[in-house]
Amino acid sequence: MKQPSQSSEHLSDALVPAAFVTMAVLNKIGAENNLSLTLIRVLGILWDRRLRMAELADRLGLKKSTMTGLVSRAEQRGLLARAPNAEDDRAIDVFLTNEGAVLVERLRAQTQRGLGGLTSSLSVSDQRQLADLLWRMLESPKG
Amino acid sequence: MKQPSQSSEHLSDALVPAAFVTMAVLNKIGAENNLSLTLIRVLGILWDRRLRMAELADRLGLKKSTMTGLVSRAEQRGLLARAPNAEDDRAIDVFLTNEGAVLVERLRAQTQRGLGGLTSSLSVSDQRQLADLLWRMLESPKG
DNA sequence: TATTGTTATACTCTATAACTATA
DNA sequence: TATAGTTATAGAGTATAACAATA
Repeated sequence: MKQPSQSSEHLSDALVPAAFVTMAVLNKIGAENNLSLTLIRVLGILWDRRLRMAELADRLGLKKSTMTGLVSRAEQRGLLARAPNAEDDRAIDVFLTNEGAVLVERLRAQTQRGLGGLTSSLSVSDQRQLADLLWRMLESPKG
Repeated sequence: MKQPSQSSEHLSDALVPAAFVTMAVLNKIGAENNLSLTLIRVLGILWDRRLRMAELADRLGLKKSTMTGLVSRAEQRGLLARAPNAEDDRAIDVFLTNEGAVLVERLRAQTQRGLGGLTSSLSVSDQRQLADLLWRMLESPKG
C-alpha cells in the first residue's frame, strides 16, 4: 500500500521539493535578519510600489487584521511607513523607508548567494534554460 | 537608485517567485486540511520512515522543543504516534498512523491538482524538461 | 559530561469577531 | 449599506533556557 505514485513523473513532484529547499534558504536569510518569510515578501512587494493595507493583504492572501500587526511591527523597526491615502480617507498607504529599501537590496544579494550552492550544480546553459522555463510557467495567464 | 539588479538574469530570480507560488498552493491545501506547511512537511518526511525526535528536528531545521509541540498536536489528532526507541532509552520514535498515511496520499493528489493550473501552462515536453532540470539541481551533492 | 526529550516562557503569525470612520 | 483599518482575543509555530533521564 505504500510508495504509491512515487514515480516522480509529475512536474509537481519536483516543484514541491524545489520550493521547500528554496524556502529553507530564504528562511535562513530571514532568520539572520530577524525577518519572517511573510515579512520578506512584504518588503519585496513594496520594493517598487506603494500599496494600501487591503491591497497588500490581498496579494499575500492574509486578513486585514493580520496585516495590521505585520505592518505595525515592521513600522516600529523603521523598515516601512504608513501614510493616509490621497483619494480615500479610509485608506492607509504603506511603503518602504530608505532603511527598508537598503535591506531589500541586501536580502536580494544574500538570496543569490544563498541559492548559489543549489543553482551552481547546473551548467550555465541549464541554468538559463531552467530560469526560462520557470518564467514561462509563472508568466502564463493561469500562473 | 531603485530597480537595481531587476534584470532577472539570475536563476534565483525565477526560483524565488516559483517557490512562493508553489508554497501558496500548498498553504491553501494545508488550510483546507487544517495543516501548517511545517506539518505537511513532517507528514511527508514520515511517509516512508520512522524517525527520532532529534532527527526530525534536524531535517526540518527546528529546535527539539519546537518538535515536541508540533508532534504532540499531530499526535492528539491521530496523524502520527510516538514509541520508545529500541536501541536508545532516551530516544522517542515518531511515525505515521494509518490515518496519517491516508491523509498524505490525499494531500499528494490535492497538490498535483492544485499545481495543475500552473504546470499546465507549459507543453508536455517543457514540463518534462523542467522537472528534469529541477531534479538534477536537487539531486546534486550541494543541493 | 554529553545527549534526548520535555516543560516553561515569550514573541510572531494567523484568524475571527466586534468596532470606528468613511464612502 | 459596504468598505478600510484597528483592536481584542485565541491558537499555532518558533526560540531560549532550565530540567530529568539516559548514555
